[in-house]
Amino acid sequence: MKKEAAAKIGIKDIAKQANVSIGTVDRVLHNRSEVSNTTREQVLKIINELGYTPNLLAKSLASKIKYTIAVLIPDPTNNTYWEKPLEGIKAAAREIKKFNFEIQIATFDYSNENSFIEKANEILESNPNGFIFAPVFFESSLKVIEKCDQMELPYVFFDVFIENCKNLAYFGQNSVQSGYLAASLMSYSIDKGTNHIYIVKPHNPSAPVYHLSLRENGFISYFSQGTTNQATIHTMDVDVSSPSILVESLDAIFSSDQKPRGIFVANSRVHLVAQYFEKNKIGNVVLIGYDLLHENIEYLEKGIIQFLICQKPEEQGYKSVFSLYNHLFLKKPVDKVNYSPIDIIMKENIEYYKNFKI
Amino acid sequence: MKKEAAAKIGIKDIAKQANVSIGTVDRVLHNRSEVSNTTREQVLKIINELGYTPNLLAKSLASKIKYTIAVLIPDPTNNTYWEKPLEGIKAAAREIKKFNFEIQIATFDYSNENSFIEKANEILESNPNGFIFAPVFFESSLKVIEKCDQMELPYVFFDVFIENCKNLAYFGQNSVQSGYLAASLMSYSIDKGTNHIYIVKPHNPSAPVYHLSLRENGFISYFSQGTTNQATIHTMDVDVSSPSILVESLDAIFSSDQKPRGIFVANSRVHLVAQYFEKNKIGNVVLIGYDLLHENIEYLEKGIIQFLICQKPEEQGYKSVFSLYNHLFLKKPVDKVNYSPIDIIMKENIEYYKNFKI
DNA sequence: ATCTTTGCCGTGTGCGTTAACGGGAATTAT
DNA sequence: ATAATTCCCGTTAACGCACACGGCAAAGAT
Repeated sequence: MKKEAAAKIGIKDIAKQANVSIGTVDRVLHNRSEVSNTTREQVLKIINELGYTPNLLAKSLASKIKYTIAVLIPDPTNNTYWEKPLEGIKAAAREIKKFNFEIQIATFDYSNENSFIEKANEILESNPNGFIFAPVFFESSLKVIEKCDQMELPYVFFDVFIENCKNLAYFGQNSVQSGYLAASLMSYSIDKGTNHIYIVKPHNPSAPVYHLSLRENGFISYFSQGTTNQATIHTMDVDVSSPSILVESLDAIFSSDQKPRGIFVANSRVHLVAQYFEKNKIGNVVLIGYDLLHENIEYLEKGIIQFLICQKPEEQGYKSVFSLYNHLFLKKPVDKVNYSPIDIIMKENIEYYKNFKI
Repeated sequence: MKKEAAAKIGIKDIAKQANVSIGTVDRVLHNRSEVSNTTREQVLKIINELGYTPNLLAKSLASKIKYTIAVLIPDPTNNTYWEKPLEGIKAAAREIKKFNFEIQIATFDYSNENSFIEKANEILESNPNGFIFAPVFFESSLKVIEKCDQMELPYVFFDVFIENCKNLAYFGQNSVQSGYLAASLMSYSIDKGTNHIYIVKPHNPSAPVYHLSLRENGFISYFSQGTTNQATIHTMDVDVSSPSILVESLDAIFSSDQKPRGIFVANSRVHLVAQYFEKNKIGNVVLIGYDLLHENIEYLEKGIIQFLICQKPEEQGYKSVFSLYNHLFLKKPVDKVNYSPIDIIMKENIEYYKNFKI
């Protein structure tokens, strides 16, 4: 392996060196047939010696092969959180469009496993070159994964990680650790005396709750391993399909003798609790939740929410697409597990996290 | 302005539409002369109607113009922080090399204004197409800026912002706000009683201290606007060119009757204070500082430093280069002021900030 | 009226690759 | 021995754009 030459060497340089035509060089580069073994090896040797790297511009200008990347994530209309990854995905799409990449986006209903299955099957039938999806339904996802493996279709897990798979990559956050971090923040924020802390897990019936449990586990594990705080942790599972249930549950604990000193909401619905706080003029209770929805931002700025745990979903979407670009086009190896940073957002630094810029 | 056509339209499509040759179209696209006004307008009209956008691949394949971007930042050997922006700058360089971009990196001595002046002049004489630099020396920078304006050379401020300039962009952090945020974290971490809090400003003689003061101001302003804490803030200017001075200063305050409850170090030298803590077995003092140097990471993981305020310098470097790419090559407008997020790093989330990945 | 200049414009080549096409030599079939 | 294959390999036309070159008309010069 030499250092790269002064003048960028191209396909015709190695053709000249090897005493063959550029057609032959092209054939060995794409290891097609119709080349004798001796000349093939000779050409390969020279390619190595000269350290040839293809000119990607000329490559995708001349090539007529198109790459299609399919994306399948939950419908943003039901949960605006999912708009964010889409932004990043679209931004990436704009950037690699020049290299003949096209992104096809599909969504499914988060509380309807069948919609996931149907959309996934549609996508697989369209024979894309890469597949990014959020495997929130475990069993159904396993079937999809199996098909992908059969088709040798590279797939990227988004947001949810399933172990022991041949996925090209995973982009998401370490949920357990994020709960653990939230607990640390909670511990900093409350005084050292005896406290009651509540974990709120808002969810819809028939929708997966995997994330919620992981975050809960992380939160609990922090306090269970002996901190300076003497806190009692309570867990509240709340069906948010009808709004009244949450209110009633909160009414109950606030009128009990185990009044909360802090509440950790394990997903982006923290604004519902904040709304309750505002309406009932509850102060002095530490409120920690997830994600930069505009509703949450509003309550963070008002001082009702103290901390938001975030994960730059736009960037995750962006990077997911680029992992497939790296794999398919640049033939570069990509990292299999990509945890995004666990961002801590407060009133004082929210300003610089608001807008997504790539 | 129509929507973009189904099949990507090119230069020859508009030539056909306008009943001219591609040569003529090319002339109006690069608004060269040798085109009559009537046909020029006609072609422009059709370009607009068809929503033509040039194929960037073919463009930079055919064009032989090279772009050179010059970078001038402090020498990383004296302060390893400056390795980070370089990483991002180099990553960006690799990506846009295909488009005939070359990055030339120069460094100067942070405590030697003359070295800055000399290097800057060298760069300006080499006539680059874009210039990224850290204007840490105010007066000298003004002169550089003036020359840039004369040469109509687009320049990007890095890390330090100078107002009322025609700079293309600025990438950095809001220093005042970061100090303000640090104060908020400090306030969360200490108890509500009467406390003594120290601001440590480590610096070398003859090196600029602008950042330090801004961060200090932000920190002080938080406590001065009536929080629940009754804290007394002390400021310590420390010359770190000889190591003993810091130790003596810390000895002094820890043996005084105004023992610190928290220390805010206004730059990345926080590890020096942490080292002192470790050696003297000081616990229960909240320590907040800046930047993800590996020394700081070590003490954060040990629990000696509680919070590090960070700004992803790699990303800043990366984006600085891309701002010039957008301006020079894509002719896209770029945002003039780009504050990076003020990241809060603790023991619990350091893991996911350690490695820079682009 | 002829020659030169100027203004405008079309043609052609090249950028580095891809991939279809075709052709010569060696091998096999008839 | 001739024809048909097969195996290799070279040639060439795109891909979309940049740019040098040359050419044709109208306007001006002699």
